[in-house]
Amino acid sequence: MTLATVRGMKDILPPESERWAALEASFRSHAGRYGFREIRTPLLERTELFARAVGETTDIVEKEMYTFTDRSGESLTVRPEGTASVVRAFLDHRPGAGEGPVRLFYIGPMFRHERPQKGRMRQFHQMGAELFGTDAPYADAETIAFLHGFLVGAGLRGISLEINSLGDPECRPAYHARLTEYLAARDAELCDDCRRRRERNPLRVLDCKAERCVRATADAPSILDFLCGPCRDHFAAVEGALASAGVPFSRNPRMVRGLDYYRRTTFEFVIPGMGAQNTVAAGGRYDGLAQLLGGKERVPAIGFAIGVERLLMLLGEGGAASPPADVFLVTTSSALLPDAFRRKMELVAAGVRADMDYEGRSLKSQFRRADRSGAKVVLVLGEEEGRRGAVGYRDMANGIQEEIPAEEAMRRLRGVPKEG
RNA sequence: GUGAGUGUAGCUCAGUUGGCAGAGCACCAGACUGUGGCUCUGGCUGUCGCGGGUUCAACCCCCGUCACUCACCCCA
Repeated sequence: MTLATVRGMKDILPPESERWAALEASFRSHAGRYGFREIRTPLLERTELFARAVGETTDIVEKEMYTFTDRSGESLTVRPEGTASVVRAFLDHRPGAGEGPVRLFYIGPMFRHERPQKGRMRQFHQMGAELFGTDAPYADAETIAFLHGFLVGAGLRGISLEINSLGDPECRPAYHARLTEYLAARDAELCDDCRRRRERNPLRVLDCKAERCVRATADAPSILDFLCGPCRDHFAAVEGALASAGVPFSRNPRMVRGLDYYRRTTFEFVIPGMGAQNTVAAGGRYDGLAQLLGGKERVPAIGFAIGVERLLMLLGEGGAASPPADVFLVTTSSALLPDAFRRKMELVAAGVRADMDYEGRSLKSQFRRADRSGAKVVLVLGEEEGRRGAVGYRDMANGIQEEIPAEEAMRRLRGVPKEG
């Protein structure tokens, strides 16, 4: 192979590209029902945006970003996630200012320099949504219900929704301190990785799959016991609203998210038994992010992102075969190719999916191609018929071929139901 | 970043103790006249990932390298 895609990047070919398009169309439709409108932000942002939003000490920022210095000496980064850009754009433009909550969704590629494996690419794609301007628990529930409805509608089965609250700056420090203390006392029982991350990110220890860590942290303090009054009320209200929205969920007080900006509600849709990449979609509330990025006032917000590759992987193959042609034109001699070409152009212009062979192959070969194209009708342009101003009109399903005036055939074909 | 596995025709893959690179599918052409599917006959296609080494001889053994896949880490 002389040239290939860059590592971790993939071409998306038909018919797979058609499955992508169908999924995106479905997402747009669901989003529209909930009042979310599309936003398209640049793939490139100042490095500082992601460093501040995602968190300086996260793996994403520390070692996974595609960062480079452009010709003017500025450090730019190809986006590793969507929320930071959307928040930045929201603060820049204030769409819908003064009109209540703002709902935005996006679809597009993200880039992280990781080792590729199943369900994880360097260029991967997310469909996400962000709801700005309210910290009402109903906003959390609505956002999650939207996501749930979309996933179920897409045909995903066996998903489970896990939710948690990470508290806020009022109550999280106390829990953090308590957990750190708890883990310090059990240092010897933890795996090597966890001993390392105990100091830096103690929450992550709770998420460790190593058996010894699961055992060691079995009775670890739960964040939910440390929530302050407002956070506790919020979480309870979210649970209530989810229940009334008919969205099943379970609490997972050990759930950890990979980005620093989350607070209060976090959630994940997971598929049991999918291995390490079992999270299909995830999100949470990020009430402090706008201010962290320099916004003047507090903008409460909640959002999620769906991993498109993972979702498609879970949905499996099938569906979306390439659409068959409506009609295939054949000629008995290459002298008739100009006539056939003219008619094909005329049919396509009229919205008919018409195809033909340009290579002057044998009639038999043209029919073989017609058959493979899936065409329902073959139009035979023959010398004999031509002398009578007629064409052969063959129904490929039953093999019945009749000779009819050329214009009559064209009229019939134009009557074929159009797409869209 | 760490570890393991795999790279052979357009695709899926065989290839024995080292001895002239194969199959199926696909594709092309035929099987009395100008007609598809089924069947039959014939035909085309290779940098055996790349670079070294061992050998009379390497797809096969050795070293290196790249790519892909899977797992770890982390994440959607």
